[in-house]
Amino acid sequence: GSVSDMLSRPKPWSKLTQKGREPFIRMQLWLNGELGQCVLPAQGQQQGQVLHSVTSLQDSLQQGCASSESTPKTSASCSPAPESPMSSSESVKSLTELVQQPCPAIETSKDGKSQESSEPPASESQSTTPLPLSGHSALSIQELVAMSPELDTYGITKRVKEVLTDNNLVWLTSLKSSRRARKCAPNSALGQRLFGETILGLTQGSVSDLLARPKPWHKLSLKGREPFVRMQLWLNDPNNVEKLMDMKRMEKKAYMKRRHSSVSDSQSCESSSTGIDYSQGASPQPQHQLKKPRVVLAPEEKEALKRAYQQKPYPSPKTIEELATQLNLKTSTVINWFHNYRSRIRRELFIEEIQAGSQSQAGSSDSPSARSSRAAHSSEGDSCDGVDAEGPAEGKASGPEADEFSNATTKSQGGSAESASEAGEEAPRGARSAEKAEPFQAENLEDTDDEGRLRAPRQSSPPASQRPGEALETLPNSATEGDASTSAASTSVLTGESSYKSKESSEKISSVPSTSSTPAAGSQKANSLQSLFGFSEAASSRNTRDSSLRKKKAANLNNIIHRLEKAASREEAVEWEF
DNA sequence: TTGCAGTCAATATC
DNA sequence: GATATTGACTGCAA
Repeated sequence: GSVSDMLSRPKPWSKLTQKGREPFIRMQLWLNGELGQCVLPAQGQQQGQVLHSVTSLQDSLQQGCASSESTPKTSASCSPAPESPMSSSESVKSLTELVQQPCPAIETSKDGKSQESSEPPASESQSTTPLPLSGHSALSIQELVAMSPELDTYGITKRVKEVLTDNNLVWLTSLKSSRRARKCAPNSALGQRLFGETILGLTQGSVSDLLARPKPWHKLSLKGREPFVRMQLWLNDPNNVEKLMDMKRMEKKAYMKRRHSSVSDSQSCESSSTGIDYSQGASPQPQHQLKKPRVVLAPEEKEALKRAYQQKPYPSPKTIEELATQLNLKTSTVINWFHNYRSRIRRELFIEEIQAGSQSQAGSSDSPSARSSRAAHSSEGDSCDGVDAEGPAEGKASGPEADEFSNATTKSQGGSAESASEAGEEAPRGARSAEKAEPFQAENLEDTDDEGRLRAPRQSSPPASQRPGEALETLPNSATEGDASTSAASTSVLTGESSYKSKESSEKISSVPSTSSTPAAGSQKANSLQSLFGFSEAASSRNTRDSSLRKKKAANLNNIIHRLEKAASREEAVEWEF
């Protein structure tokens, strides 16, 4: 509805709000990106407005860049704004450069409002200052994000981690196993907290999550892209590490000062100007009492919830009630748990896809993010059946729902390799890791064909003591679910396709750019061969995460089924026959 | 109302 | 002490 309205009755740029301008910038970028390096569109009124909007922003960007003190003027994007309107391709080029070249930092407060700041926070008192800045015209991060070209989120996080580790700034997961590495970076660790608070305006936990599980660009909302744009800008900053070090020094200094003052002036210390009070604790405050204690679910509770999730990823309120009662939890806790679990499973799957993609694409210049993005692009236009003008037949789609729908649809149609990969991956590895018997098991999935089949080779031995799933057994299980899942999951499982064959083939297929035909057929073939003959090696190397991956995939299948059911209830039945 | 994305912040783990 | 995990929350959209 909004699109129709926008296309038929576009407002002039000047009358658009910040938010209202975003779609036009996106359209312009899309036009430029999708239709190739087209020249300036015909001077139609609407296009002219759009172009004008882009060039206006471009101008402001360049002016801001040109006035930046801290940025070397080496980038073409930092040249003065052109007198004449740029071509659209130039616009995009400059936008790309803006993010990829050293650029002025952006100040944004935590609530998202852009701020003007003339200097990096000189005050040592604030530990949560969002971003260091140099003086330049105000440009909101939202604008920059909206105009940003596609970024390789996985690559960005990888590079951030590299930069931090190279400079002993942070001790990362990859180094966890090495105690020596840990010792190598004593006291110098700035870490995720400082990086997050200083550069991204996020807390440590969020940074950890982002770095460990970056979503592909095309699956991020505008807000979700912000941290990646910030990271990219930070990476482009030649003084990034120094600035962070400075921040750390200042923080340390401030901490020492606070500590000193609290020691010498222990009674009167109210921490009025120091922000976080590290010496707190002796003075009980009413706020502390108001704080709700954090709920920590017991392992058996989690397992019960997982089992319930396996059966119904979207439980009804009644089911939630039952679960909550049975587990002696609050209803909201159960609801939250399901929300979080669904969300995190999706993210895990993104990562799996990306990593599988980068493994199978080793040596390729194509970034995982770019690949998945292409996949999305090709399928976003109702091409989930594999009919794509660009060539690659893909089962992927943009967004979790689209992804799942797409997969399920293609499965139901006996379609792409991606669909086979989803289910096909389960069988052989499920058998391999049967001894690891996950708590959620087929015992409660007997009425769920896909799960039952997927886990058929496994020996389920869940604790018999507590079986909250039993309550769920009485829940109405839709026939559609079973039918759909049978069709969906069994396709590749029953044909006995190698998981890696299907998975990697699908990756390969989805990742082959239509223009670079050279390695396509060959690498596909090689991939298939590799998956056929190199399976055991690959399997053993990935054995450790089989269990969780299997769980996630299976859960995802249920997720798909649920969505299909919902969709089926809205659409004509014939559309959803399997 | 429901589901999701993004995030915080408490807690667990290393 | 740094990082990872995770329950809870907010805001948005359908």
